[in-house]
Amino acid sequence: MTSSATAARKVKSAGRSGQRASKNAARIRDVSLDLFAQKSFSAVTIKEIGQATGLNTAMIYYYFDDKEDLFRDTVETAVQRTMEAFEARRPADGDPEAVIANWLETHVEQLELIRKFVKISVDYASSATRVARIDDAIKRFYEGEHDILAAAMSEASKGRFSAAEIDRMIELFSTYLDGVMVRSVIDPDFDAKAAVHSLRNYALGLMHAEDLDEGSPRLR
Amino acid sequence: MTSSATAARKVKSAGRSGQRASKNAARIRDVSLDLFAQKSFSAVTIKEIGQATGLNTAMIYYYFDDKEDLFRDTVETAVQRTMEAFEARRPADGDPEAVIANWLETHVEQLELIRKFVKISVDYASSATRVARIDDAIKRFYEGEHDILAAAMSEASKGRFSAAEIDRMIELFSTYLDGVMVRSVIDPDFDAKAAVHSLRNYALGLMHAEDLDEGSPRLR
DNA sequence: GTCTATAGTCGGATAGAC
DNA sequence: GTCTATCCGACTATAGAC
Repeated sequence: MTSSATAARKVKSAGRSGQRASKNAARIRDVSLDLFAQKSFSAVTIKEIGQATGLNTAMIYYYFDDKEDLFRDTVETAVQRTMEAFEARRPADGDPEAVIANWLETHVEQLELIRKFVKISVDYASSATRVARIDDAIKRFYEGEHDILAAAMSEASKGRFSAAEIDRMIELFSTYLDGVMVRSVIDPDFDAKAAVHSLRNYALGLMHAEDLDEGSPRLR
Repeated sequence: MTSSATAARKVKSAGRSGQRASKNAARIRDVSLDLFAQKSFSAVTIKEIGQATGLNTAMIYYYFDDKEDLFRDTVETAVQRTMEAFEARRPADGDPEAVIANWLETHVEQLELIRKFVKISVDYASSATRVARIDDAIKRFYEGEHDILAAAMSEASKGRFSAAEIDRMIELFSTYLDGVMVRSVIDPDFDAKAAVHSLRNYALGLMHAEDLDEGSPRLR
């Protein structure tokens, strides 16, 4: 990963929107997401991506500047798809509890996708190179999660919880969800769906609690 | 990572015990743990390890068969050190709540070490190659955690919780702890210590709960 | 847009002198 | 035990024909 911040796109396919996406580019994107999630940046070879897509290796350089550019595109794609999946199943009415449940159900429905995203984020975070657009994409995911949940929890609890309390609860949920994702990477037998549902029940139960100091055991 | 299950040790340094450890081997081990935790198996180069240890690259092959052998040794070392750290602070008397608190405090005290272990496990789990001794080491960690907590929780709750209920609680704790570790990899500002302490309070509170069906929100 | 061929580089691993 | 020199393979990336 060489850091050339000024990597001008070689060809069309207009950034992250605009998507004149030549079907081939889409194939490369899909395959890259799978491979980068499975095997770490340096373990994935361009030849491998070529084989998996059925495209000549040179074609990859036709659509992307270099391996890093492709990696960046992959991360951005993963975040975008997750948020789209959430929006696609967002209920029409504004029921805040439904919004919370929806975010968690998105994790069940898009388990594969989010697992890939978390896995790639871990790899990237512990690599030496920083790429602004990748940092932004990762931030977009976690801040998106925060904003969705904060708005819903604030509305659902109608002032019973302070903003600070809500922030702490969200950090907790978010941490647990990350745990679910890694754990299902490490242990194939792990029941991620059940783990997310536990959290959903807990979260919805919390929304009905009078306040956070009832004395019964609670994460905080 | 080529899989040669029958990799006979080239030189002495007797497995994982016996430790006639030639100081150099120890240096290599330490540096490797850092690097493999930072950079994924294939991103770490032997030359890099040489530079970081101040040893000639050929020396690494004097002490270890090949890169994979060194990696395996690294994982085994991490697990062993974690368990040793836990045992070192284990209280003399058999108070079960102190045992639970001790396991969690070990995570605070040895945050770096366990974070490295989890990071390496994630990398390894999602690589193609399986190495029996690495699988065993990872299993040893999670089963060790399970056994420590199961015994303590069983004793602390004196039959109020069934074995199945205890297993579910442990899976939950364990998942959350994994979440804490990844999150502190992804986000350097994450307060891992506070997150572990939240869990400790929650866990000890649970041990004092009459049963698991009090109606108040609880993860299960 | 697609493919072949290849330049250029780097990393793992060993042989063998000291 | 330690170091130099080096072989071999693999990978990124490009030039250029079609």
